[in-house]
Amino acid sequence: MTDHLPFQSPCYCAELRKAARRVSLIYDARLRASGLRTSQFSLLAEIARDRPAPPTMNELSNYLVMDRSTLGHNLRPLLRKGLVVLQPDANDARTRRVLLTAKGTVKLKATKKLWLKAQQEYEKALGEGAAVSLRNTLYKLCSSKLLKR
Amino acid sequence: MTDHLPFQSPCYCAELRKAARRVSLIYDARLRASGLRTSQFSLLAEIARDRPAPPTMNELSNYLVMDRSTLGHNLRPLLRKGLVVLQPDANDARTRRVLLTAKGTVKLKATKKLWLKAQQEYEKALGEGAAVSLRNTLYKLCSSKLLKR
DNA sequence: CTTATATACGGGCATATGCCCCTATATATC
DNA sequence: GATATATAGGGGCATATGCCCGTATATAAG
Repeated sequence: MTDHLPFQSPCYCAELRKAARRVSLIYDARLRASGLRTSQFSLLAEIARDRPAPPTMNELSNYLVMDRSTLGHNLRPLLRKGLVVLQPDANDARTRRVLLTAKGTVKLKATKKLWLKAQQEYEKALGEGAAVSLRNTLYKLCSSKLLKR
Repeated sequence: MTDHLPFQSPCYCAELRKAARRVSLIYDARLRASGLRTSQFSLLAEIARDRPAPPTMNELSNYLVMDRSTLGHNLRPLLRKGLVVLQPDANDARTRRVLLTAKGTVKLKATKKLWLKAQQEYEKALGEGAAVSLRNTLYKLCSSKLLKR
């Protein structure tokens, strides 16, 4: 009855944030059984991604388009749960590398099944072509030099 | 040197959140002089939008695709700054309507100038056509019934 | 070698986001 | 009118996000 459609704001940023909130709800709901939120799942997945060496915090924050201190905060629950560990770098005492534990690897793998359901649900709502196309556009947006400062 | 491009995650949600973080940085930077963040500016703008009656908190949260309690939290700094006030509804004692104060109206108007610069910067980076097209896609995403639960 | 500068990260702060549960009020059922 | 159900919001909690500033370490300049 009093169910209101969201108004399309002229602000590009506002629409982006609204969409992020909406979509995060879906993914968080589907991941709930795992005890991980979307953000935590993405973080684990990025840490686990194939690389020559485990990522430093600085590298991770760049890959994730995330402030370094935000990354630090977001790692805390994962550290507490024993899913990741920090390891001082051998060559640079300032640097800490982030590693998945065995427990973290297992949790990540198990949660991927739930994540896939969310992905499929999203794809179904938008159509696969549109979904992939939107993801590409968003990636370009993140990489755009013009938007960096 | 160690400047890393973000990796395109297969996760639609992760890319959406990354883009939201990146773009929010730009808008927040441009709005900084106003003392408002993007989120607060959007909130004020939504409150000020032309409507038959000032919005209730419930309505506002629907328009903004935002949890009711999130809206409550986000209103707090604006209340403290005297930019908005809550007004009990005459017909329903449960309901509170959100109104801009005179101070809020002035602040909103002044901040729109800064916001416009951010908009233009964003448009320049993406191209106006692509920017508008993306915004339309994101709006559809928010409105999609399939994604609601 | 000493000093200046740059980089990596943490601590403290404020806001942003959403969940669960609770209370108050309104509406529907009987 | 009494009771059941639905709705509007708030309180408390945990995480998410980024800023500023400080400390430790590394690298560059002299």
